[in-house]
Amino acid sequence: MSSISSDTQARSGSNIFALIDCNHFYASCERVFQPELENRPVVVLSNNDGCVVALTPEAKGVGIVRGTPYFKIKHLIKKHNIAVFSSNYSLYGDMSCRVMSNLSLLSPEVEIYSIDEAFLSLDGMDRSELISYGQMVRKAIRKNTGIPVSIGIANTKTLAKVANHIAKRVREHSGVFVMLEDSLREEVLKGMPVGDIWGVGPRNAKKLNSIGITNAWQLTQLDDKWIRDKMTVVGLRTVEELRGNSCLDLEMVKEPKKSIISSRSFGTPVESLEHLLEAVSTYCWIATEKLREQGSLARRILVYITTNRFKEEPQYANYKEIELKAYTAYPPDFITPVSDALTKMYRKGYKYKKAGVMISDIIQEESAPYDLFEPSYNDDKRSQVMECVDNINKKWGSHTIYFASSGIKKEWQMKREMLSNRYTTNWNELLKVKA
DNA sequence: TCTGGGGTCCTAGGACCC
DNA sequence: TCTGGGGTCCTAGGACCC
Repeated sequence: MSSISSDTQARSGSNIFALIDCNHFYASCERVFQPELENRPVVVLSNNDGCVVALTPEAKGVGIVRGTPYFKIKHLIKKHNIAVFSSNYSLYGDMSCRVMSNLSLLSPEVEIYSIDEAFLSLDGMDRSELISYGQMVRKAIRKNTGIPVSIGIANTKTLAKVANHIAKRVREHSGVFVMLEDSLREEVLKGMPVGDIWGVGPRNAKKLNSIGITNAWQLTQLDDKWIRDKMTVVGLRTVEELRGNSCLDLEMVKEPKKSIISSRSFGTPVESLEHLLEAVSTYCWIATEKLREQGSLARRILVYITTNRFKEEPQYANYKEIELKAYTAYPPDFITPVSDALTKMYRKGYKYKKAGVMISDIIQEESAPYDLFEPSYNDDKRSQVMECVDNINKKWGSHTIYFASSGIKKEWQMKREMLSNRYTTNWNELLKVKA
C-alpha cells in the first residue's frame, strides 16, 4: 500500500457526525447574564482590548469584521450603540464546561474540539430522526445553559463543518442542517468558496484560486497528485473528507499538551528589565501550573521578548531556548534560567510590547526517566510544595499564592477596561437579583 | 493612545552515524 | 576525473485551527 493511500485511508461503513457549534460564543456568554443585550449588537475584544474576536450578527450587519483592531471601529461602536466587552476567559471557560457536560448527557460519544465546538457520533441513528434529534439537542442546550448552538450533520467531520456553516446562515433550517445525500452535498459544495472549508487556509485558497478552483466542489474533482504536492497529506485528507470518505475519527480522549505557551502583550510599553523579569516570571508560573494540571513534567523552555512591530520606532526581538537539567514542573526550575537568559538578551532603550514563554519536551510524570545525578521532581519536596500551593489556589482563587518574583504591582499588566463580572466562578461577582 | 493568545501537524534540510 | 548511500534525529519554518 502506498503511503498516500495509507495516510488518507477512509473508514469503511457509513459514519454520521454532528458538529455542535456555539453561535458567536463569547458574545452569547455575555448575553446570558445581561439578557437586555438580546437584540443589540455585541462584540468581544481580544486580550489587551486589542481586536474583535467575537461578534453577533447584528454587529456584523453594521460592517464590523472579526479581527479588526478596536481603535478602528470606535466610531461604529458609538453610532450603533454596540455593547463592547473585554475577554473574560474565566466566564467563557466555565460556560463551555456547562455546554459540554450537557452534551455528554445527551450522547455517549462526544469529542470536545474547542472551547465552543464539539463533534458527536450519531452512527446507527435512523436518518429520519436526525433533524428532530438535532432540534432536541439545540433546545436542551439553550434551556440549560442559555447558549444558542447550530448543528451540522453529515458523513465526515469536514462535511459536518460544511453543514454547520449552512445551519448557521440559512434561517429556514432553524439551526440544524442535515447533509447526507450526494446530490445535496454537490449542490452545497458548489456554493461554498473553497477558502471557507475547514483545513483550507488563506494560503491554499490563494493557490487554488490561481488555478481556477474557487468552490469546494471543484476541489473534490482535482487530481490527487496535485493536491498531495501542493497541500501535503493534510490537504488530501480534507479533500477525501469532502468526497464523503471519512478520514478523521472522533477523538474522545483528551491528549496531554505537547507544548504550553504563556504570553501577553503589555498594557503599556515596558522599558525596564525589572518589569520584563516580573512578566516572564509570571508566565513561567502560569505555564507550569498548566503543566502540573495535566500531570506532566517538562525539560525545555523558550523565552522571548519583542517590541511593537506596528510602530515606526527602533525594533528589537530575541529569544532563547533552554534545556533544563531534568524533567520538572517546579516554577523556580524554569524561572531561574529564564531570568538569566532574559537578562543577557535584554537591550536598554527599546519599548517592549510583548514577552512570553513556551514550554516543550513534555512527558507524563509516570514516564519520567530516572536520573543518577539529579533528584527527581516526584521524589523530593518540590512536588509536595507545589501540590499544596495548587490546592490553595484552586480553593481560594488563582494567585492567592504566587512568587514574589512575579511582581506585586504588575504595572505591565494587560488592559481589560470593559470586563464583565465572573458571574459563575467568583463569589463576589455573582449576578445580583433586585428584590 | 490603541493591532490577541494558544495550539497542532507536516516538510525540508542539516547533522551525524555506519 | 572522481567524490556513497541510507537511516535517524533534530530543528526551523510554514500552514492550519479556534
